[in-house]
Amino acid sequence: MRRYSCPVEFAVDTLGGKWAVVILAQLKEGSSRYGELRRLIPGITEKMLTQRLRELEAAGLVERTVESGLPLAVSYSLADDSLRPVLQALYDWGGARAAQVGAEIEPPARR
Amino acid sequence: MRRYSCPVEFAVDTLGGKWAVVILAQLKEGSSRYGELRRLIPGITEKMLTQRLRELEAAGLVERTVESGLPLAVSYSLADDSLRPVLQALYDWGGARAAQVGAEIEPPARR
DNA sequence: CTTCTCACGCACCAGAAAGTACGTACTTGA
DNA sequence: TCAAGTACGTACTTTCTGGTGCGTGAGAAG
Repeated sequence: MRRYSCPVEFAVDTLGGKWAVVILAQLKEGSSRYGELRRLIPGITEKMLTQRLRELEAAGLVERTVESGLPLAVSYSLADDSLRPVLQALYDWGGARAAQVGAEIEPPARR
Repeated sequence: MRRYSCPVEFAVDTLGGKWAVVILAQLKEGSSRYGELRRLIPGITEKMLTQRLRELEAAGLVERTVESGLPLAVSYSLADDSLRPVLQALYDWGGARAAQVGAEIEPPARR
């Protein structure tokens, strides 16, 4: 895709596949470390997590910070607040819709 | 996917692939006929358009109405206003982001 | 001395999503 | 009579996302 016919098409394209949005949604709650994200998003593989994080970082949507020291501590956070309303809207709609349809949503414990 | 760990994951899953959201975004402007959608979303194939519309209809997100008469006139519209804020947020963010990044967005003429 | 965690990287493969191409049944306009 | 529009359907192929599994190197814990 190079030329877009509508902003939404562009948005969908830059946000990418199913995992990117989920990762961003977690990061809107505050910055998280790699392993923390893994726990918060059960079902995602390490490969996908790393891959998406790299892409989101390259796109400038996510900020990666290494707190040097051993063992390594790497945190990720939203690079741009402008995404917040989008993620919030999705979150709200998803919640309401899940309730209507009767889908099970069980967030893992945030430790 | 059967069980979700967060509403956003659920939302992404029900909204599905890249085209569904674009179609919905067009429908938020008002109801459109099949051929109209085709013009409004250049790049989509007829197969994809039909397929997505069927799915969105089955999910209860889109309403299909046949105005009988020949030739056929079928219109589609949003079945639920609750999606509007989501689509609007995406639209706004996409627009702002495109401006920042310098992406070209050329909406086709609405006739 | 082995195992565990942290934060990844790489190679390979399967399945799903999307694209290509063509057909249908009817009607209007040139 | 022929093309074109309306609203699809179907078969086949390609692309591409995502999953599996294995390796890394350093320190901490048993």
